[in-house]
Amino acid sequence: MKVAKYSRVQPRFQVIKDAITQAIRERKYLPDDQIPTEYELAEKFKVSRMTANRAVRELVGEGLLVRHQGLGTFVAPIQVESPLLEIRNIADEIRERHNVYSNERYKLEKIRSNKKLADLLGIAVGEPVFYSLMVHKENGRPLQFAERYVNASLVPEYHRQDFSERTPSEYLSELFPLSEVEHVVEAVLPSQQEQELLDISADTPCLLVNRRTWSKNKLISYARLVHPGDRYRLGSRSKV
Amino acid sequence: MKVAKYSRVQPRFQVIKDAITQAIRERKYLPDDQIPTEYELAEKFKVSRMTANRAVRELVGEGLLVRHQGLGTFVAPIQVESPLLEIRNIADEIRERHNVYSNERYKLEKIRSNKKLADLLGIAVGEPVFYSLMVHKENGRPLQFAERYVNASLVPEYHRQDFSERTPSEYLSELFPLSEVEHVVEAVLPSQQEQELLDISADTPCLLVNRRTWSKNKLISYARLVHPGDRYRLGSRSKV
DNA sequence: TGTCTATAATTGTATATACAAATTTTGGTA
DNA sequence: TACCAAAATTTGTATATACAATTATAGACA
Repeated sequence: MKVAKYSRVQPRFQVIKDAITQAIRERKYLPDDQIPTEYELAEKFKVSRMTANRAVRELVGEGLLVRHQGLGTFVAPIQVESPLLEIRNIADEIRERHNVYSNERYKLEKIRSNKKLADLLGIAVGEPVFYSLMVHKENGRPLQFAERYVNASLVPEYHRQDFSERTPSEYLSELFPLSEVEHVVEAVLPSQQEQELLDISADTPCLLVNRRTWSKNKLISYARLVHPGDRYRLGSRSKV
Repeated sequence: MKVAKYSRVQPRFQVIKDAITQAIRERKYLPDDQIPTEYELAEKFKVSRMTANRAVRELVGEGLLVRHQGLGTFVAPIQVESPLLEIRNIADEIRERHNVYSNERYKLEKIRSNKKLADLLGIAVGEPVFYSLMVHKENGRPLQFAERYVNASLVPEYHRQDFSERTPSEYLSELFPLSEVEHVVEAVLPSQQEQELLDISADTPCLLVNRRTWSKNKLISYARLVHPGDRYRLGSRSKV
């Protein structure tokens, strides 16, 4: 039998990956903490920068770290993504229940994206974005607080729309056939504004649905949808 | 504003990834087909072998290709996909994040169904049901409060299980291949018991996932899963 | 024919080097 | 002070090179 001249127990980049992973597990690095730069890792582990780069790049691919060019590498914020449900347009949903759909528009303006918004919409900081705030009602009762941010360069006419007949998502889906959608669901307590517009108390838990939609690989919009937990549930049933 | 001297529309390795991905989507390469070697890709796309290597390596990481040293690179065999809804158990999910999974069992007993339970499980009132209460932890931190009700006449050995190695859902899915699953998600405030076992305060909003599973039209179990809203989110992203 | 061996083909890992791009910091100037 | 430009820092990509490890194959030989 042929025997290896020598055998590394593990690839060197794997040693670095394991060390970082373990440090995160042991809470030596907390979410959002910055970890050493590639040059520092290379020096510490006596490898070339490219090897350190590979270790970090793979951990990014596995969702453990995030990187920002020019800034550094950070432990990924707490994130749990267990694929789940399908969620539909609120107006359709209400009408399907044979109830009366209505809405109220509170804001519709052009703003400039900050860092967080730029990340969510995949655009540069300072790029123009349309912001709308509406409340959707079932039989006159608030059911959804809907903030929406739309890439203004892709949908220049967004702010000219009325939205009393057609909801923003209906308008957008006509212009841009939906090709991909992402949902992230959280449980939160409502802000002051949300309490008022949804007519709920401060201690009413709410479902927060973060929805992003793509059309042919273009990220069109990000919506932040808040539902009173005592009036709304999300459901799905499917064959496997 | 500073303008780039030049800007590659896309990294070169991405071009290769896209080309391979597209060829697979268009069925030009079928599952288990061999694809060009790194040297061939390098030549075809006019890049160095390392760049081709990166493209292929990333596609392996994404599950699209498999490689065998000395042999070559092949389109991954057909993989089971459930695009709409993936049933994940919490243990797999945690391990996939490179974290430590553990659990604690608090109860495992046989009870008789009341009206509500009988409805949920599709059985008669008074029928025997197994009830288990566990807390699942990520790195020692409680992440899921899990109550489960199981049709005792279908799973008579449920209460004899240990569940420290294998979670209830892992045990059940071995006995009864999953054919259908229902999820209903709500936002709630935690009960006294949930507060204690999850180590959260009374005003921490929680995600409540109600999950029912069927196997060949038999309703096997109903699970009530409570997650601290500040530690857990549900996500899905899918092509339409 | 059967078996062993050397070789070829292919992927796996590691390094040094170079330049590009994004972000923050620093410092100068009005 | 406010603003702008340059520099420093850090990540992102690309290349050429080298050697290791795995597998199949061709050829030698008994």
